[in-house]
Amino acid sequence: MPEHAVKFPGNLQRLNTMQNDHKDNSAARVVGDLKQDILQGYFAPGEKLAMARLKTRYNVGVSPLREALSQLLIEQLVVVENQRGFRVHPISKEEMLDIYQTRARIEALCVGLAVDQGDDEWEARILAAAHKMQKFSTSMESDPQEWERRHHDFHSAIVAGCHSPTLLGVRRSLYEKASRYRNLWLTDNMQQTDFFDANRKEHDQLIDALLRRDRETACKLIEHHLLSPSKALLESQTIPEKTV
Amino acid sequence: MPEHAVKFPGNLQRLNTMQNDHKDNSAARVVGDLKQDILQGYFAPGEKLAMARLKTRYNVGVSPLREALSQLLIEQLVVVENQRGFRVHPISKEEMLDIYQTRARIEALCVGLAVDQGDDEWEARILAAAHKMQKFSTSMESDPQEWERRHHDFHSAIVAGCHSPTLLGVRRSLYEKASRYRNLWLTDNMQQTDFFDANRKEHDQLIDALLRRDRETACKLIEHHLLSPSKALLESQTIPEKTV
DNA sequence: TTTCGTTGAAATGTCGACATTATTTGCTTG
DNA sequence: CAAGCAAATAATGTCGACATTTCAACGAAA
Repeated sequence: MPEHAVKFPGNLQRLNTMQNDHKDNSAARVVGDLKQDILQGYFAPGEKLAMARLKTRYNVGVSPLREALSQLLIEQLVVVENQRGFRVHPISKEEMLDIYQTRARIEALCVGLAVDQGDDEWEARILAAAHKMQKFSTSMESDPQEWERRHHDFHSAIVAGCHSPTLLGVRRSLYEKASRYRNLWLTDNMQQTDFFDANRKEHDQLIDALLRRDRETACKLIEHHLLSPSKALLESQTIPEKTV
Repeated sequence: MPEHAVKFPGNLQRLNTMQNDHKDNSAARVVGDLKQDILQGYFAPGEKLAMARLKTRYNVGVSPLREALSQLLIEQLVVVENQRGFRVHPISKEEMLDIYQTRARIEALCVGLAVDQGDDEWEARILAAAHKMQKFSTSMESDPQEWERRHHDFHSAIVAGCHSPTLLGVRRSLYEKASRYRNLWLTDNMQQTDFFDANRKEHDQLIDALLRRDRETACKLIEHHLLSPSKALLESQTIPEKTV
């Protein structure tokens, strides 16, 4: 009943969820849904995840729930206290900065490798993804979910060129952790036309560097590109300095 | 009853396990023990993890077991098949190379940051750890477990200088994944005096570069240092080329 | 009167037993 | 010998017993 409005975009997890609906066990489905709810802020950072509430929300028993929570525990999206149940992993500017900086460095690593290893197919996919993102830049405010999806696809197309599943797995994990903060920022202030203009310019520069195989410049650009939201987030009043 | 001999060293997980024995829930204890058993090869790659067997081995019911397995699922140490239970994550030279290369790059990233940010305390801890490792180099064959521990402490002391919990978490995860292969290699051929001589020389060079704050050299050295085991592992007969 | 500590009851999490469902094995029959 | 059906085997999910925590009410001391 207390169905909070799901405010903002997320990632492509929803797609997985859809697939999981019929196959797999119910724990896997809950993992996807619960992850969504945490990343998008339905459950606030630090909030208690009472079993009774989760049970009604996802229509499952405690066993699948505990399995799902156990997985999110490793991904550091929830924390568990001795016998006091689960809570959403708390947030802090300290952790936010660490995640964003690490993510920027990892992404730069991916981009560097991709520049060295990427082939024609790689270039083609980047341009295709960039085009789809470009086409949607006007409808950004009407459907932020779809825009975020295309934006994500664009960056994924770039790093895919590194051909390292392990490294890409690390990257995905960091992206998810960061998306909690990003969604928080989007709820804070949505109308950021100037920001998105700068964003688009950076994309153009990045594509240029990639196609020129200018590794140095590409890495610098992507690192700056991923770091800029963290600067805005530092001003946020809703994020505590350190973990409470 | 079928108590296989625990063959080889591992990491510091055992310490955690000890602490967890009295506090925490039983799932947390099983996670530590089961991880040990997988990393050290008690359970072979690809082997089926039958609930009945695990139940008797760890003296717990199925609920904590499923929780533990769920966590190792995210860490990619086990895999789950639709309704057919869990297996140990299979190994392959392909994955081995990917893990080792990624790990080397991440470690180089940590070292680079540590060189920039490390202070006197950092230098002191490195020298202390190096000394303890040095002192044990003769007893290496008698107690490989303890030697591995000191070796690990040494490298940990170096990367600790980067002061990034997130990045260090990524590093630890990759270290654990790699240790499965490393243990496999150690069982294959234990007497590798020449290898360890080269190893020690690399350590000395590394320390020298670190104290000189020669970032470039330190990163190159550590990357090469972590990559060399993978070259030996490529020759192994026991690891399949690709996942079966 | 207010504040702090204690105690008891209610709530919540943990874990194992049982039931359900899916898969595999083995036997029978064409 | 192959195909299909039946029994077993094994994993998944629900439920309930037990243990721990939380909260509130009560009482004593300042």
